Amino acid sequence: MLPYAEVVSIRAGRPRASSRETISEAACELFLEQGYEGTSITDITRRAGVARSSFFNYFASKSDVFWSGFDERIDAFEAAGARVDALATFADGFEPDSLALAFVNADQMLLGDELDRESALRRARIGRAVSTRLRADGMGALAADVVGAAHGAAVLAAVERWARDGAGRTRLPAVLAEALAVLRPLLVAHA
Amino acid sequence: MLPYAEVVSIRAGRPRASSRETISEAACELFLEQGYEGTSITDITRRAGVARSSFFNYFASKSDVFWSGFDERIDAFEAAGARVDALATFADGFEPDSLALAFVNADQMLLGDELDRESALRRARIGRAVSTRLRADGMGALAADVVGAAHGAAVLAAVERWARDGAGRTRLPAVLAEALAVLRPLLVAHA
DNA sequence: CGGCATTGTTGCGCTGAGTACAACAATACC
DNA sequence: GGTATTGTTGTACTCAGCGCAACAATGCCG
Repeated sequence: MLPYAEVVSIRAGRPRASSRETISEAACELFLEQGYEGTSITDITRRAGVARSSFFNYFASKSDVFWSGFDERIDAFEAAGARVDALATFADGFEPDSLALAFVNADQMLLGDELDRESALRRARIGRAVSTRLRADGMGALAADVVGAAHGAAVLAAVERWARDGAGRTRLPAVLAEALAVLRPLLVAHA
Repeated sequence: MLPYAEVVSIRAGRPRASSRETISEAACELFLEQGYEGTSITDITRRAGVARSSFFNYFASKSDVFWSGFDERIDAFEAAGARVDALATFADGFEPDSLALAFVNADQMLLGDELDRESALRRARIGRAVSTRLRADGMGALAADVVGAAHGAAVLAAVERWARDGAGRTRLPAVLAEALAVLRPLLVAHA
């Protein structure tokens, strides 16, 4: 559950025999070979050489293979107060990872609506966080919901665009800044 | 699959022995009594007096009990071209239904994140439709995604607000108009 | 009246995600 | 060497959703 727990093994019991990376890589390989839906969790753990139960020691769900890193960023953003002008820093230190891989290879992985669905959940999570913050800062509930959701959409649109562009060819912070700039008129009007 | 098929039984084989309403009502009763998660599809069909398989003749999934009516509206909106200025008519003829019931009794139904998740999916669907339309009308992809998502959020925020206000005490078209008005500055700036 | 196509209903078996939990293994610390 | 801690595994389970073949009830047409 704890990120990087295998690195910070100061306090210890039995050391981890397998890593999050091992399972993640096995999963991505299989997704590319057989598609996402066509790959069961049993398939993944077989290739990784661990028991099926172990998968859930590392990931809360199948889709978590893609999203766990992103979700940690949302956690951090929320913990920091979900300030709108902090959203630009959401992109800092973002590395091409399994999520970017998924966006790029969505067709080959037969991801279909899966990415859309999971993206929608994150959009909404960021949107809710921003909305809560905006309401606390005095904005009306309805406007806060709408403006919040728009910011969530900006983040996801930027990440998707950045990933599809090759995750390295363009700089994510720049793309995100562009997406957030679209919303400037909203913040000005509803300040 | 066809809505109101039991009414338009001009062309016929075996007539429907049970109705969508019967199952929907049984489901909502049980959701109120035992919570959403605590109610299995078998529970629902037992109370409705039909076989488990029959549930899926009427609803594509458990959550569909809440959302099937709303989804049909999105279908119609998409079929009509997803024009932004047609969104205001999304609310026309909206009646308090099982979805409104869910919003109002979310606590008692122990809906938890369920409504959030499913709402997010519809937000995204509307957002994608609007975005596609905006791109076709010449808007840049990134801006279209963001502006589209914002409109999706406006619709869902309005419906939720209207439902929670008592679904009848306020007029949905008015609430929706208010939500859409929040986004006016965006359309003006990116026309 | 009697077959026939059509449509709805039911039962059954199955896959696969996700949960719960107890048994067991490997480490650090004392 | 014992003990607490932490990771790993096996097993059993619930439940959503899919597929499908058998069966039932209707209208139609001869």
